[in-house]
Amino acid sequence: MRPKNKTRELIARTALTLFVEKGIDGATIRDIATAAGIAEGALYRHYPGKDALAWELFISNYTAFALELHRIQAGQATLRAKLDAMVRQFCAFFDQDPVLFSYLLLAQHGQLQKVTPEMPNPVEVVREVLAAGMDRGEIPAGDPNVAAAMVLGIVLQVAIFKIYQRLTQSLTSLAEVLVEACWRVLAGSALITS
Amino acid sequence: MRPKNKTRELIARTALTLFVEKGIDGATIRDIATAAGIAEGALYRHYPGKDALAWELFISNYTAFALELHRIQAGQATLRAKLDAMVRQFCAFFDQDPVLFSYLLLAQHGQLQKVTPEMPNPVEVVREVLAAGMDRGEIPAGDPNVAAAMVLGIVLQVAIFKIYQRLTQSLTSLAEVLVEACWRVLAGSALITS
DNA sequence: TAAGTGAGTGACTGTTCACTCACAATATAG
DNA sequence: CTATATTGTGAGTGAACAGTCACTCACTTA
Repeated sequence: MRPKNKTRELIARTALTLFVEKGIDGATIRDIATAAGIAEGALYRHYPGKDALAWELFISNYTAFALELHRIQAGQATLRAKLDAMVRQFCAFFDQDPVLFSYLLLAQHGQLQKVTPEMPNPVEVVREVLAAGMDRGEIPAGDPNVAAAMVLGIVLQVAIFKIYQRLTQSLTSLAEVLVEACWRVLAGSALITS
Repeated sequence: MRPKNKTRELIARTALTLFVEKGIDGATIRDIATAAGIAEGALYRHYPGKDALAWELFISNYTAFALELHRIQAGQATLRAKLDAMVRQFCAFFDQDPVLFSYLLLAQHGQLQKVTPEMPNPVEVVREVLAAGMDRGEIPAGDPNVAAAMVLGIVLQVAIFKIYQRLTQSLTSLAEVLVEACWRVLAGSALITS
């Protein structure tokens, strides 16, 4: 018989891998239990259910992150300043915890709504900020959903670069690069120049 | 009673929206039928099943596209030349059919394997090309899955820009921009410079 | 008017899922 | 060593799913 905490960690690691690989809906409890080498019932000794497992893996660690994004959104700053603050927030958390990448990926794929309908979703927070900026004429009007997907996409893209270990700059300069990239695209100029 | 073709088109349009929104697994037949304002059974008068519906929406139109990617992959050219040819292929199809974007999104999320286990998948084709390039020392070694996600990500990113109507250049120059972006990142230099 | 057609219906099927529970195996305390 | 508590097991359960089928009915044809 394994110690309680060891099994719990085993489940968490296995579930994280499978959730990222197959999505939260795609990975079944049986998949996770089999991959971890335990019976289904054993999983329920450690987690009350699948949603709670996903919640602990993806959400609980990011409550502070999501609330900070929400705080920035609710402020009186210009869109440019908000974007700057938000992207720096993303970068600070990427540095602390690589799992944030998986969290944002699943958020972008709309997989977190069921798990946390009440929490501020990063995708929605960014969309709100951009929609407000459009209303105030700070950026050209357009579909806020598409604009939000674009901004999150750039952030995630650079996170992938980081995983690929091709970017060696400090995260401070990375944040500046991201802000500049988001802003240039939103302001109407091309992002990538050859 | 609606004419047969009208209903079929109605189902196709509704299903496409829901598949992109919720994923192929996430959108149920009942969802689609309800959203289209018909009964479940009526759907099966027009399509033999859910997989066949997804196949027609996402795959059948892209057989030529996927086979062309596969042909480029199997050739003897350098990685640089293959990347160039592939990205131009993506751009040519983005121009022809905006649904390609949804198709690639679902491919990236691993939702097409069940529908077409036998077809060459764009994500896998790109991964194979990059893995071969790593083996031959044309680019730095790394996880081919991450590298493929990165390249596809850049392509999709520019497709989003296009949707957002911030890029007005012709697709020919867009292709050049994409090739350059993919190549610079893979070769080890930063993509975005401020 | 009468007979034929086929799109549309919704209760039904078997399957898969998350989750439960009676029980077994093992650890720990007295 | 025995008694109790804790952890692990996997068959069982109901809900939700994709897919089926006997039937309806608006419409066409004779």
